[in-house]
Amino acid sequence: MTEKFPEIRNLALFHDISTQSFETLTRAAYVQTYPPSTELITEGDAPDFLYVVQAGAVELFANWAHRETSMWTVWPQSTFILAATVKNRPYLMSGRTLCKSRVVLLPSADVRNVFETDGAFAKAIVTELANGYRGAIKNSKNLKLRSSLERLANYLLTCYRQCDKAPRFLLEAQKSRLASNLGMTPENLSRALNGLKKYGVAVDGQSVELTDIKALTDFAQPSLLIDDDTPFF
Amino acid sequence: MTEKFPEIRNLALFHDISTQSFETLTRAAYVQTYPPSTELITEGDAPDFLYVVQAGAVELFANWAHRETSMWTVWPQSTFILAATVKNRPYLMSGRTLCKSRVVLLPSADVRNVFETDGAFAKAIVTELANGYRGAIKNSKNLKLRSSLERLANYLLTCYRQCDKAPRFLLEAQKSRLASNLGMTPENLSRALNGLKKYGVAVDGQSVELTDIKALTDFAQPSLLIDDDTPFF
DNA sequence: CGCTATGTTGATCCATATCAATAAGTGTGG
DNA sequence: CCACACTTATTGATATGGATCAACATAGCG
Repeated sequence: MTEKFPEIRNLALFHDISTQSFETLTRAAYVQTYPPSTELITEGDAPDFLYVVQAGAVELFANWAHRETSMWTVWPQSTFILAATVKNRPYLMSGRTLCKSRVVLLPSADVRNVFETDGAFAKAIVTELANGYRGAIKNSKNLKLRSSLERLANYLLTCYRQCDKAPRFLLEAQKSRLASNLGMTPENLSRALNGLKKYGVAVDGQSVELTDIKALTDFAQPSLLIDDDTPFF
Repeated sequence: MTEKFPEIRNLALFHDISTQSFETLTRAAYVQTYPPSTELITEGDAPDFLYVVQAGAVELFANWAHRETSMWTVWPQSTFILAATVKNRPYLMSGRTLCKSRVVLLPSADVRNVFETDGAFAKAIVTELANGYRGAIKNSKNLKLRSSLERLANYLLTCYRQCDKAPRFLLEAQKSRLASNLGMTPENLSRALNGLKKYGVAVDGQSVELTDIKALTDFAQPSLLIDDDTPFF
């Protein structure tokens, strides 16, 4: 039979599960397209759905005491808030669309059911969670061990590596959001970009050019044990 | 037959797995008692073992560029570095005994084998990883959204809740390590404890007394979405 | 007892936040 | 096509949280 949602069938999370499991998961699922700046989930809410971003982008952020910080951005063909879903615990982060986005919503009760019955699904979830967990640890290390200038330098080098080492690339997002992701203010980001000029960082609008990778690398001291394979964006 | 390691059999991670799986896991496992300040694992190393702390305590910490930060402490009847083990990726943290400690070492290859074949084990791993993941997210929020004074105040309130709301309790560990866990220097912790006097925090050595829970709570604004059920220690 | 660890206090410095003003886009409607 | 508003980024001035360096105190401990 033809399965619904063939696009997400190929995600690592769903690739190896049985047809029946996939059927169960997607039976009550639906696809929705949201305009920009739509809040999809709010921290503290019960996890009604597991989300899969198919197109667009979703920013995960958190609030406390009238402060807000951006945690990271989910790009297409990734899920988010898997941990809350399987544990059936409140979301720890809120999520809003950055641009018009198409999203699949899978009822979390179904996710937990299939998780209980389909070993392949449990295994895929382990992989996904372990990756996320390690990413979160790396993020804490980044925050605790580095200054904001060092975090920025390493972020730029991560982008550089992501672009197949092209010395020129575009910043993926608004600078204010980048600043929040890196744990600094927009003003500080602006000054920090200037401060990296001496290591061959030239910025013009969204465009970044790294003219002295060696100098920047010497300064940034990137580490496989901190710098994620994927940047925030 | 009598199983080896009956103590760890009751851990959530091993409780529901088959006898055969448990046998496989523990066949090549061994128990070791280490003196204080022994480095058990070093970040960057391949994950040869999954560790279970049976007695004592193990501090997980991380280094970068000659800096060091304490991430958290593992207390008895818990495992550590599960994510590295199942993903077969390098440890992201180092671990050292804080005091004389008894530790079980389970060869990670066996852990991954059983994970592949025993669905109950995969499910238990999911629970463990999801908890750890959410804890790490909370940690990042704590660091990014709060000042060091606020982190300390919330830490004290977490201890208070852990002690069944006894207004008097002992700090679990060396203050310098507490400071590192909270992302601050020992000097700053010392001053911060003084700064909390006005909210009824009285410290004498390791002993803490909270004389005005309401004032401290008003200041700290604890949140279920940040403050873990378990403190670092 | 000293000796060494650990914690405290004081003085100072620095990174980063905050507040305020300006500039540079970006889109809208006339 | 331009004027205008509105958002976002930059720059400057200043404030402050927290780090650093140094001296001293205290507490375990051999």
